[in-house]
Amino acid sequence: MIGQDLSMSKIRVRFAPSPTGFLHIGGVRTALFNWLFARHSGGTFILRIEDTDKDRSTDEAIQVIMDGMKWTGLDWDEGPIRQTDRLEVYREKAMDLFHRGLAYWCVCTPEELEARRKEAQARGESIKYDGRCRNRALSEPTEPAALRFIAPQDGQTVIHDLIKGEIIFENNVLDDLIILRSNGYATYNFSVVVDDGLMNISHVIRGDDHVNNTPRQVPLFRALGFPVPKFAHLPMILGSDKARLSKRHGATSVLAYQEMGYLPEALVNYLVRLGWSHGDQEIFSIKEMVEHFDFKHVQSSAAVFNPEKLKWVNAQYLRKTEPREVAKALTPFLQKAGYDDAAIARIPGGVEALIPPLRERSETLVDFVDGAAPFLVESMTMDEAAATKHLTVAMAPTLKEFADLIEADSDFSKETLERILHGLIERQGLKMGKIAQPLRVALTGRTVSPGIYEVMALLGKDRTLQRVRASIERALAQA
RNA sequence: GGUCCCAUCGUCUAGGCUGGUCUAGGACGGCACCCUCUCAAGGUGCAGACACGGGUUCAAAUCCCGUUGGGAUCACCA
Repeated sequence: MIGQDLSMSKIRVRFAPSPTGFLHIGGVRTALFNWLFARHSGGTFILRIEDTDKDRSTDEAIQVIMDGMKWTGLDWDEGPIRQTDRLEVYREKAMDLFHRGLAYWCVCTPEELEARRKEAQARGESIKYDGRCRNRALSEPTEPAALRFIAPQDGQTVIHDLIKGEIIFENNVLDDLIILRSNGYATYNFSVVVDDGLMNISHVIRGDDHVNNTPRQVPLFRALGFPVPKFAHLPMILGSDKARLSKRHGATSVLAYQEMGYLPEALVNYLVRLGWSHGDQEIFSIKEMVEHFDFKHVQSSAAVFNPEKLKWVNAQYLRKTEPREVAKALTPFLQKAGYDDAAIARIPGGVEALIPPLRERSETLVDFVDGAAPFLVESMTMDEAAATKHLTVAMAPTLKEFADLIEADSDFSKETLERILHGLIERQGLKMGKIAQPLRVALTGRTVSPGIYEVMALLGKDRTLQRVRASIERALAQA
C-alpha cells in the first residue's frame, strides 16, 4: 500500500473508441491530445476498445481504428484492451455494489420507463427516473431486472476540468443510473468507471459531449473506492455549417485523408492547431508538439474544420519533407493511377526527380499524379486548344532550329539548354515567353507545367526531341 | 423543456487567469501589386473581429451580472 501513492501519481491516459464505424477526425483529435499529454509527461497511453454494444461493434472496425492510429503515428503503450473480455469484472463490481447496499434491482420495463418519461416531459417535469424501485429492496427478483446505482441526491458534484475550469452540478438532478442491464451486461457509464479505476487512469481526456456524463460517473468512482481521475473535456470539431462533423461534410474517416493524398504529419499538425495553440506558431514537428503541449492553451469553444487550411498545411509539409520521403508516399498513388514500373522508369531520376519541380504546384499527393502525367508516358495527350493557339506555322521554324541545336549538342544539362534557348531568343529577337509557351505545349501537351528546363530534364533528351519534332509536323499541318 | 458548456476578423487563433504595453497580433482564405517562360511558390500591401446591454474601475477584449445567439446532453447506445 505504501507504493500505491507512487503508482497513482503516474500519468496514465486512455483513448476509448467504440468500434461501430471508422476512426473519424474527431476521434483522431481526441486520441492525439491524449497521446500528446502522455508523451509530454512521460506517461502511459492506453488503447481501450469499448465494444460492449455487441450488435454494433465489429472486429473489422477495431482493425480500421488501429490502422488509422498507426497511419497517424499515434502509438499506444498498452492494449488494445477489449471491454468484452472484461464483462465478468463489471458484473462482479456491480454485484459488489448491490451487496454493499449501494445499488438495487429495478423491475420497471423499458416500455414503462419510456411511457413515464413522456408523461413527465408532457407535464414539463424532469424526465429522470422516479425511483419507484429504490425502496422495494428486491433481493432476488423473479422477473427480468436491471441493477441501478443509488445516486447521491444531496449537495453538489464539482468537477475541476483542466480545460473548462470548475463545473458544478446539483446532485438532485442525478439519476439512479442503470449499471447492469437485465440481460446481465454492464452499461457504458459503469464499465467506463470500472475500467478507468482498475487501469489507474489519472486523466480522462475526452470529447465535450461527455461533460454531462461526468457527474454521474464521479459518485461511481467513489462508491467503488477508486480515486477520482482528473478530467479534460475537449471542444467539439464542427463542419462548415457549424453542425457536428459528419459524413455530410465529406470525408470523416482518417484513412480517407490518406487516400486524398494528405501526409499524416500534416493532418496531425492541422488537428493539433484545432483547439490548441502555442503563440503564433502554425507548423510544429511532432517533437515540438510533445514539448509544448499543455491544457492551459486548449480552447474551450468548438472549432470549425477548415479543409482549405488543411490543404495549406499539407502543402507546407510536401515542400519541407525530404524528396525521398515524398516519393515513397507518392509511389502508391502513381501505381493506383495505372503507372507501372516501366512508366516510372521513363523519368530520368525516377519518382524522386518528380518531387522538386512538382511540389511547388501540389497541395496533395493526388495533385502530383496529374502534374506528373506528361512525364510518365511515351506520347502524351495534347490539349487541342493549346496546340491550335501555340503550335502555329509561324512557330515551326523556331521549334525546328531549337530541335536541331539540342540534337547537335551532346550535352543536355540545364546550362546547355539555357545557353541554346537564350541564343535562339537573341537571334530571333523574341521574348522568352514567346518561345517558352509553345515549347511547353509541345513538350507537355498543356499550357501549365513546371519550368521549361525542369520539363526537359524530366523528359530526357530523346522524348524532348521526339515531342518537339512531332509538334513541328503538327504545326505545319495546321496550314 | 431541465441541466451543462461556449461566444475575438468568413475560418483557426494570440491576448483574458495576473485590467493600462491592444488605434486588438498571427495564420488560412479573399483582393492588389512585385517577381516571372506558364501555373504555382515566394515577397509586399489592403479589407476584415472583441455578440449585445448593464455594472466595477482613473482605465475592460480582459473582472461581475443579465440578454441574445450557438452547442452538448437528458436510453436497459456508447
